[in-house]
Amino acid sequence: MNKAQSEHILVCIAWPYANSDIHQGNVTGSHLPGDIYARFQRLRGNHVVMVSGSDSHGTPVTVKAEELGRSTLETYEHYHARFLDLFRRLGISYDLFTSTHTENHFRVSQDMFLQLQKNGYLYRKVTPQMYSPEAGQFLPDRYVEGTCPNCGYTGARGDQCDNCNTLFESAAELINPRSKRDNTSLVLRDTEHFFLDLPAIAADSLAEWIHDDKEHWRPQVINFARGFIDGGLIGRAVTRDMDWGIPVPVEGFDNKVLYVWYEAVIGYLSATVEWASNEGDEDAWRDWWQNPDARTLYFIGKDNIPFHTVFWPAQLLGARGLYSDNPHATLNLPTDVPANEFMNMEGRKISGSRNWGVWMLDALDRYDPDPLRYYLTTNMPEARDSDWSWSGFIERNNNELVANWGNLVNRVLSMIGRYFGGIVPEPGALTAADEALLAAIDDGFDDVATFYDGCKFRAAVQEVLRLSTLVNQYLEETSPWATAKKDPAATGRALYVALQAISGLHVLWAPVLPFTSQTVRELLGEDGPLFGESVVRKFHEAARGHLALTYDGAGAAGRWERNIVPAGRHLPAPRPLFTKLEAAVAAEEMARLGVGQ
RNA sequence: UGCGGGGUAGAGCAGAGGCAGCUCGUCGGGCUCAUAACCCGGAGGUCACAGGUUCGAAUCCUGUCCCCGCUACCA
Repeated sequence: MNKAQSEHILVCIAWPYANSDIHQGNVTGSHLPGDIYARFQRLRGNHVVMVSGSDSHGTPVTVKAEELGRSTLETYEHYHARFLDLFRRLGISYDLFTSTHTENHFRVSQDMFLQLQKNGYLYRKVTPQMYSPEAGQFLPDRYVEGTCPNCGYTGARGDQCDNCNTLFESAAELINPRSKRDNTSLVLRDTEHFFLDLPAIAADSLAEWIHDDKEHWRPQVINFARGFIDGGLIGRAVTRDMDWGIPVPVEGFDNKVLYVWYEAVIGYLSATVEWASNEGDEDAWRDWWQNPDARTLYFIGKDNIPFHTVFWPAQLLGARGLYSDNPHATLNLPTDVPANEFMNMEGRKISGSRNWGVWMLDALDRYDPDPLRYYLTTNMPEARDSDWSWSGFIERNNNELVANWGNLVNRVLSMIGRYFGGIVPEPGALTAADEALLAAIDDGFDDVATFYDGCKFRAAVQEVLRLSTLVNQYLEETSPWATAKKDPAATGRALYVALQAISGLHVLWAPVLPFTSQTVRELLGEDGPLFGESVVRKFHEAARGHLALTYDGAGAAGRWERNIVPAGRHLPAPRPLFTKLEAAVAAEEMARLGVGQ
């Protein structure tokens, strides 16, 4: 709208583990809200960079590799490639979706480590950890099993006993600890690690930051973060005994890597740095990380709140001076962390191991991206857990997309085709009702913008749908089909006004429905695409290469405004935007899940 | 155990002291341009439960129950 004041906005989206395919909960929780927000801001003329990537390190990936009988690298590359394919097809328009297994990310993670060390926020500590003599390696607590010292249950996990719910501070409390992997006995062995001095960072800056100007944060996010920090932090290990990951840039730590929780979040920074490099402007990332007016938003699920509201800000604050001549300069902290709750499926928790979920890449083989995006937006778990149901998907598609919006476009364009040979009619002088309708649509550009800008995407959709209904009501009142013979001027005027309303509406829908809004744009005879293009590219570094999803916004012509479709323009033949789904589809999908009916 | 969020018509949600609202479904009517789509009207709720404050409570207070996440070696 106000291009003179266009802002720099960094859209950060949680990094998915490259150990399984992405389901609808992942999409509605982080990728989709981030994409809607990014597209909206691009339409407004803001400078958006939207980043994420595959989290390629960590135990979950190595465990999956063992299951598959592949190397860890192959496993990460397999899922990473599928992520890229999914996001491109679903229209998740990442400026860069890369991975943590790049040389660039290694370097940035190590740089931040060294800066934290330089600033005195890292300390070494020797602790006893579970070690498997059989496998010759340390094991994380979750892969340790033993007898519960409290109730005697022999299947207690390293962190908790499932029988009596006792929580253990360490797996060392277990009697007879053994490896979950090969059932061999484990012993305690001392190992030295670096710890992040969270209490010191909290005292120096973090506690003050979390209490400053956070009233726009969602209550579940800010209350949790404040409680967490005020409750007292303890030091947290940033290295671990493992061979898959980023080497610790310190002598004598040869068999250790940076802990995944520590390095994965650094991806937001390193991906922006990589993006700048890809764009051919090495310093461009600074406009988002060192510019005090830039906004940085983190779209994540609720399980991720502590990492993005406590640990990551602590890392940024602790690494002050990083990539700056000013030793006190801090990279930009989160402006907002609009975390979502969880989406269930047909009343039960989504579960990969029990095949209970909608695997999005699979779903795209049967459904168009916009109906999936639409249903996930209307059911986005913004304030509480929500539920995906196949019957709900079908109802929303048929009753709202097809019947309300798709039908509106189709009926108006069909009438212009039928009564005016596809040429936009001359309106003549507009009536008060005409002006009122267009004013309502124009108001929508403010009202809906407020919803998108505030990450209230469900409310945004509801408001646009209401405006769409308004146009249907207008058609009912003006009944252009009834006046066609005796008063063609009235018919022309009504269709002209309805067409201008559609011209506005398709932009209001565009962040949620980018594909069909593009179709509408073409049906209105507009040149140039609303948005840029997502492209998978291969990048090469010194010793290795990686695939990434990128966004080419050069040709994007969409603007957050109601563009006037001029009288006299010849419109192309209309075609339906959406396909009605049979009720039987729900049963088919349930059968796919193994639910008989 | 502790911390945080949530429990409002059949479904999904909004409302945060003053007649309980929205979308979808449902029932009845209208229209026929449109993918049997569109428009109008009706029915449907002890606002989780129990106390309390108030002239008045979904809304504020107290207690209880239920769901979800976190509880720090799964981001």
